[in-house]
Amino acid sequence: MYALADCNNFFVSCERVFRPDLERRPVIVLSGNDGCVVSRSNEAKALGIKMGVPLYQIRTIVEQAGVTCFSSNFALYGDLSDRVMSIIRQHTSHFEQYSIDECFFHIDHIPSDRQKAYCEQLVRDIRRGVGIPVSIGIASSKTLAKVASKYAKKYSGYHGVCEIRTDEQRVKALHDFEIGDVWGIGRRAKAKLTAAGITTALQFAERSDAFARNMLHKPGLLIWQELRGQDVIDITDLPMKQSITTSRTFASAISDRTLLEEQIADFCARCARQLRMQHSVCQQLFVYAHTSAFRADMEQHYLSEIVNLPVATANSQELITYALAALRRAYRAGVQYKKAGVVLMKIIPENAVVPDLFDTKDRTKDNRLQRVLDHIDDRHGKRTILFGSQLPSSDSAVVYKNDHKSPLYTTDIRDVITVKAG
DNA sequence: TCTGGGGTCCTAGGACCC
DNA sequence: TCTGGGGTCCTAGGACCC
Repeated sequence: MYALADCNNFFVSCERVFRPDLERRPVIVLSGNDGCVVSRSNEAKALGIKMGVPLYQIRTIVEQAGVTCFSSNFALYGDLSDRVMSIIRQHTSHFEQYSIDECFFHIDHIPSDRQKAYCEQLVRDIRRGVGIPVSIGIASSKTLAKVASKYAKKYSGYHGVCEIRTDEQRVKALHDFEIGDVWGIGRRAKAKLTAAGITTALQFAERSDAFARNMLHKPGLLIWQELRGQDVIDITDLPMKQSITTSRTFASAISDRTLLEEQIADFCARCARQLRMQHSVCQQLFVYAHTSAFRADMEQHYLSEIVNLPVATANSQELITYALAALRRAYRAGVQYKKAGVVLMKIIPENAVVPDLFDTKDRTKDNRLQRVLDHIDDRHGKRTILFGSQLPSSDSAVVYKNDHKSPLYTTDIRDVITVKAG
């Protein structure tokens, strides 16, 4: 049996840990630049605030109902996520983290008639120990465990844990489950299935395997099997990321080349740091920037450059040099760039680098310097030391908007001191 | 006026090989 | 006019997830 633990309204719950006065009140967390809604409390959902909606479209509701807004604070969410996950990890032999707020784990070492009570205790432990409310679903496949966790979340009578153990329970659960809410069924697949007369998970599960495959190809067949109780979806997370991205939308568009260069250099350094943390190097670098896709009145422009690196590297300085050269080749003066990003691709383990016989760089020396820089950041906090090219010029404070950001309660002592002083 | 960020997997089609 | 068969690898785009 699989158990799936899912944190309820995770980002909002993180904010509430340090703001207990916001329990039972409408709260939302916003995306970058305070643009869209990315997490909602139950009270905010009840007000009709939809996932992903831009803030400016719900201003009236927010003001009239007194909804509390937060800018996203990923340092806080990541830290609380680690705490939740480490508690669960202690209770299982097999553990797979699926996202910042979800994980699958095995509970086979517990007798089946005690598994539900065991998970209920786990829910209470996490609530008391970290302060985050969690729902757990138990079933024989990951997809059914996801279904069960949604019931656990929806009905308080389950005390946070719902199990799909018998076929009778499975049929009942799927009968009341909308097809579009099934894990892996997105907008397109839902529309296709609805057109074929399928609106519930049970209707889909009771069609033939050929039907599932014809409609939705291989992923559809896997979902079909999982809904019938077979464990066929493997999510064993790759030890190494295959691509690493840093991208941002700017609060207002940038056309100044220097300003754009600062951003690209900074994205590059962030990506490279992640690359080094997983002990890998990349062979390809992708840089892009484009105008706002929402501005139908403006001419669209999309700048993109791929750089194939002569020798695979994770060195920030080297990657920044290539990225900025690429940007300068593709940059067009006068264009209003609203979003930009850097992607590192063709990632391989750092011990698999093929050296270049005619290499002119002293890589041993470069890497030694890089390690010193990383060490300084490890010891004194992220972004203690930066490259000059990342250094923001005086007017770049306006590039991003984060008016409602909570303090870094758990990860930065300076922030906590600020809170106390405040 | 204001619209997020970071990933993975699958498939079809083209290039290329013998 | 008529022009094989079978395979792999790579890539772009689509779809989906949180």
